[in-house]
Amino acid sequence: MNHNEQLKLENQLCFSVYACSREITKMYRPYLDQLGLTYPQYLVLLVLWEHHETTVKALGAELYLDSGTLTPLLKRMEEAGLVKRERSKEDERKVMVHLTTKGEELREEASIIPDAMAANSGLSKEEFKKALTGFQQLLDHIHSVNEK
Amino acid sequence: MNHNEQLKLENQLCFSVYACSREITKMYRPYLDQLGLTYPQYLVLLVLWEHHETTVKALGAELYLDSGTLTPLLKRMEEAGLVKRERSKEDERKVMVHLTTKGEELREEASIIPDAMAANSGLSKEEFKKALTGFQQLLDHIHSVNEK
DNA sequence: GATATTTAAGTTGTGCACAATTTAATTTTA
DNA sequence: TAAAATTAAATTGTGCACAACTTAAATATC
Repeated sequence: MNHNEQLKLENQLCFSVYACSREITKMYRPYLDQLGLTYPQYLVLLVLWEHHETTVKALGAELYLDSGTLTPLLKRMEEAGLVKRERSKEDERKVMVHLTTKGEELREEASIIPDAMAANSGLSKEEFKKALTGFQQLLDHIHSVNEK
Repeated sequence: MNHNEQLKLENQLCFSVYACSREITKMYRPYLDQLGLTYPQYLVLLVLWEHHETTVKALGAELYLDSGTLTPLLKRMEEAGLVKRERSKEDERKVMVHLTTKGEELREEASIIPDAMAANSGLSKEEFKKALTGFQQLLDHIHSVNEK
């Protein structure tokens, strides 16, 4: 591929991933609107439904987000009564984040989302799994390149 | 997969795409910083390097963005001397966007980016092409689902 | 040919992302 | 153990994204 072809939008992997990510988020929106959640807030809940309690730091490591993004986001979620934030007694640099009853209960309502989204994606179970694995590998690789 | 497994972060295709998109953008950043561009601004230039002149509407159709995003973005690019915006004489609802000499000249400097990024991605030529095709199909599909 | 509808861009307001900096607590090391 | 370095969150400022709305021009319909 020559330089001219390489600079065409249609040949950019970066763009197809970027556009795909935003279209996927749009696909979630009607479902998340019903729960009063944004997409990043939903991701935070996915982590908390699994671990129940975590720190801002650990949450950031899972979601590839920093405190600059998470602090205001978690404040909004606390405002909405979904999570509780409190300074750790053992290490006062850390802030513990855990679910409230309301946040815990949303799990039940959210449980239908994955099936609905998988169906909307138009991918078979095998394609879905293959795409997931491919992405996680690419993510790992690029993340390690970026760390350097 | 049961509901419990389905709600784990590690099984979300949406998350791996979302995180991948942001990590890819980070990979571009040092290169784009040198050109004084943000990632979406780079995408606008990719379109303009190909078409030279377009409208806000057409640009939005290519990039899946609306005027709410593009108008301020294009104003910043105009401020930076990269593009020129002017109302169409034939149809005064439309705003034509075209490159300035400076915007045109950036193409040369940007021409090294695709090779550098492809190398950083760690994908072979075949893997890259396969991933690109897979994504474009997924993007098309989800976009058409979202339209309804 | 006047009125209604549609279209294109811009505006307003909210919520991420993220770089850069600040503050405060903990750990290291001299 | 006092000083230096590191760590965790929070803060500040900029730039997207996008929903909802406004404005103005063009097209359709009556």
